[in-house]
Amino acid sequence: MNKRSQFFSQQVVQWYLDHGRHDLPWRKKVTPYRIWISEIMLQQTQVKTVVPYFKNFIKKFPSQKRLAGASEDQVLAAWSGLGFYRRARNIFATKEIIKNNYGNKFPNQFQQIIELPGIGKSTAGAIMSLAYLDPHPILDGNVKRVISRFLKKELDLLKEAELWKLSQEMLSRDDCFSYTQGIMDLGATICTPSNPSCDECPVNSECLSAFKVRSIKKNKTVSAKKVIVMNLSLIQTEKSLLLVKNETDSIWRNLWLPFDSGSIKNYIKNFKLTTKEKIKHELTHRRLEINLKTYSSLKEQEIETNQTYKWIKKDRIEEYGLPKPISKVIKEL
DNA sequence: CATACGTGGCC
DNA sequence: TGGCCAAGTAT
Repeated sequence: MNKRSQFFSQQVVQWYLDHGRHDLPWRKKVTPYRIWISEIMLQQTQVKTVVPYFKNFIKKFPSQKRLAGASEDQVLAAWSGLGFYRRARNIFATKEIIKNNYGNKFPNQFQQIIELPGIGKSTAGAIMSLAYLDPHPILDGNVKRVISRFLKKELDLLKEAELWKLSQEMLSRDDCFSYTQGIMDLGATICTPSNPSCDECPVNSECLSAFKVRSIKKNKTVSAKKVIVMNLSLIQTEKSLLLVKNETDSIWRNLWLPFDSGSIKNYIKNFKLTTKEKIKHELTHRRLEINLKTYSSLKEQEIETNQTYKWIKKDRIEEYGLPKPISKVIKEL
């Protein structure tokens, strides 16, 4: 085992140095702050999707100090369209902790880092290895797949604790930065879930699955998607939009949405109905159907409600966090 | 331990 | 087309 893991880590490091994606923006300039933001963005999200969001976020908030004064709305606005918005709320919460407890300097101890909201064992490990060059294992989809294939283990039979142990054993102590980046690049570009490019793989000669890779996923029982129906009314004047902050503890929490049609029905007579449409939006576990009515109003009418609402100037809409289907509709107005 | 949480891409 | 998957975490 020792020899195999040594071979594996050495090969991965060398492959990263020769063939890794060194041009990714969070690799060109490395700081704990940039590693943190990139690692959060990359949770369950592909590199290609993250790159433009990372560049935009860093442009708006170049450093820990420059993020310190941001509002949660501003952070959510920078996250608009990226999904899993809890990550953005956790970035806001974490930067508040770093401002109050760490003098706006990202902590450098594993135990401190893992206690920050939105940072679990794998992200904390990645930050330690990448930002502080202190070897800590990670365990994401890439590592699970690459290592279990290399050792020809049935992924579904491996328990989480065993996978962590394997990840720890394989980890290069000499160059944890290149190793950690390398195993993720390897999983994303060579040892892909389907149709892996085994002939380009640096550990091919010792891989127990090489040339006979097959899906090692068992069929999971998938329950039918629940359909969630939302009835929303988008009210606009010539220059502004009436939006309400979604403070329910569910999807799109703290993002801005059109009013629920029911909660604004007493005012509808003041507005002129312009369009009706049904928007279908597929999520992993849900199927959303948004019945959207669009109304025009002559003035920015005050609404009696205990919800947080705002008439938002159309030219300042980018300062607010909006879910994808809503920002799409607004762009097309 | 199963489920919620977004969105885009692939086959 | 619909299901699966992607640098996971929180509950």
